Amino acid sequence: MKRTYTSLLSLDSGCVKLCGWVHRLRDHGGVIFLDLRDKDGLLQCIIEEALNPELYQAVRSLRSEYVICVKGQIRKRPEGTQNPRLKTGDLELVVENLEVLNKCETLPFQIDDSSPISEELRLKFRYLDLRRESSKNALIFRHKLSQSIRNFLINEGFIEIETPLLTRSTPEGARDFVVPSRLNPGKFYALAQSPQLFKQTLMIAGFDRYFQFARCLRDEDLRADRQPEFTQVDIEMAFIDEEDIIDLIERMLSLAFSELLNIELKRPFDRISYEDALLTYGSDKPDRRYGLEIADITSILKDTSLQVFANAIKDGGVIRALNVKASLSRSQIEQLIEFTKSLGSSGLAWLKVEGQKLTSPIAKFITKEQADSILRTLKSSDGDTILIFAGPKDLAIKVMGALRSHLIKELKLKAEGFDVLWVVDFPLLEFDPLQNRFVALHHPFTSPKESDIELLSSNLENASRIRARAYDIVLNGYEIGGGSIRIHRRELQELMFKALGMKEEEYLEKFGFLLDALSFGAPPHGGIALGLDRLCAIMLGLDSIRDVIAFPKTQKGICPFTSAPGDISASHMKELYIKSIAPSAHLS
RNA sequence: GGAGCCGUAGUUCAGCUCGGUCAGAACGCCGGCCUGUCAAGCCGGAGGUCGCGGGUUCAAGUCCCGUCGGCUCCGCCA
Repeated sequence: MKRTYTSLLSLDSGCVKLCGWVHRLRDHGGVIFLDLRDKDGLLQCIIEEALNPELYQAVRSLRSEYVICVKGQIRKRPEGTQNPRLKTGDLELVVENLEVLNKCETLPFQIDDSSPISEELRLKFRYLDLRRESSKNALIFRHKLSQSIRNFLINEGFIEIETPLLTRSTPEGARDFVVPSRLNPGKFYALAQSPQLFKQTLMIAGFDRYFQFARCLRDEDLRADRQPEFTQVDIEMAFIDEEDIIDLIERMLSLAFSELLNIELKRPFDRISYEDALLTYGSDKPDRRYGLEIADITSILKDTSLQVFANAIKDGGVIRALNVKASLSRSQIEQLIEFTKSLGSSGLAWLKVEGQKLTSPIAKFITKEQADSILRTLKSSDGDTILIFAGPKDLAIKVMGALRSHLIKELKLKAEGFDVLWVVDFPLLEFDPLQNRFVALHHPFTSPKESDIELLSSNLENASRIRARAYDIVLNGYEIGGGSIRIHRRELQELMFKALGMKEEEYLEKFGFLLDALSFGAPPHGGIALGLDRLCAIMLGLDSIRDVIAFPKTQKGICPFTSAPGDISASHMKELYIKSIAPSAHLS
């Protein structure tokens, strides 16, 4: 007899065979209820002593998570004993035959969602953890999300192509994981940080529309939303511009939200410039659901009599304000001021709105007109507390942004739903004082806006004003994707490398293959990469991408299941022409 | 590299602030009873090097120092 699944049963299933795990046993003496769990769900099986004493004894000796195969008749449960919480709650299986396929040791934790289990233990026994509804469902959701995206892209005419994981290390970007080459002593591969150059090459090869669910590897410190290996939905198109990519992704995500969550995202998605994002939210990946917008009130206070503000303006700085939309106590305000001081601020001014009046140590320095203007700009009402920073612009962004996130946490503000937006108009380059040179904000293959190219070719005096043809997509305060229109002409790419401080010799050595490819009829092209792990976690309302990865690593990069990374033998190392200089290196 | 929180039966936690009935609860596990439960119920039992090391003290789960591990964050990283 062919086995079936709990999800396929009905009143007229008749005699069936089911395989699975003993989820729970309820022994009433004379009758035992056994909940059988398979990949789809639970089914109550019943065994009566009076009907089959031998079978009854066999079932009595079963334990949690034994692997069994049962045969018997499906029947309707007696009136009043149905369980509406089970999909099979109207049915039960009268067991006629039991086969024990495997036993199970006493479990390190129970296979249910009734009590929390430490993540450390869950990951060590991941195969048990994944038997639990919530853990299993996260992976099933991820599968459905991947399928939705894959189907959409295939329908749009995209070709799925795999690219190498073993590639070469390139400057810029994250730290590489490195693999010694046995066949090339002393040489190393780098594991791909992303398929960036390969997908551009595919455009040059004429593939027009490419996608891939690409594994990416980066040797950087971990976070709740960062693992050393993760998955990108990698997309590239030729003969397109920003609007094509943006439209494609908006349709793709709308479909996924609709199919999986039954939520209709409002299209087109909002767009905000990088500069506005930094001003209004102090972040290039804002979560707008909390409000708490930052406002620039420099111009309102340009004639202020308050020395601190006047000095800030005189030194070319700004004055920015945040309406907390709550009445904070003096000690709360003091704590916030201390917090901002730890970020390099010299302090904060504050105003409280009480009965259409401002109460504050600085209130007497603010004219009626200034006060009205500030209250209007910050949409303030009675009981609000307004925090004000005056100082250099960069510090203002940092302090107000950190203050905003801090307040969201401290005031335990709750946000629901999904806030999706594009961040656009990124600068192409950013000056790095440590290296004393410009670095690419996105990556070195991002095209500058046509009108700004001349700023790149001149003496780089105004290089930080060059805007990039780049776009990020942000969901609930997480960057879930980013992309750009690429440089497709060799001359421009060389110009870019030079702007990044590379000598011709150097970029030819490291990127000669790309420059050559660009010189053989490279079409204009661009693309995007979406972080599948993040997208999936946010859609499920989970705090960590570890919950949507089957076998994630801990914060120290250790796999609790296999204990990787581990030692390798001396002979193994010799074969690879490498030596360890780690103090704890342990040769076996 | 830095900051914070956490580590006590198999599990989830209480006990730590004020050192001395502080080895405790619930669930799980083992045994028994029980014919309609479904997180079954009732009775009984086993189970802990309080992460590890050092110090203070007559006495440390509790105080101090160090260390290891997990998590969150900064730096780092699309």
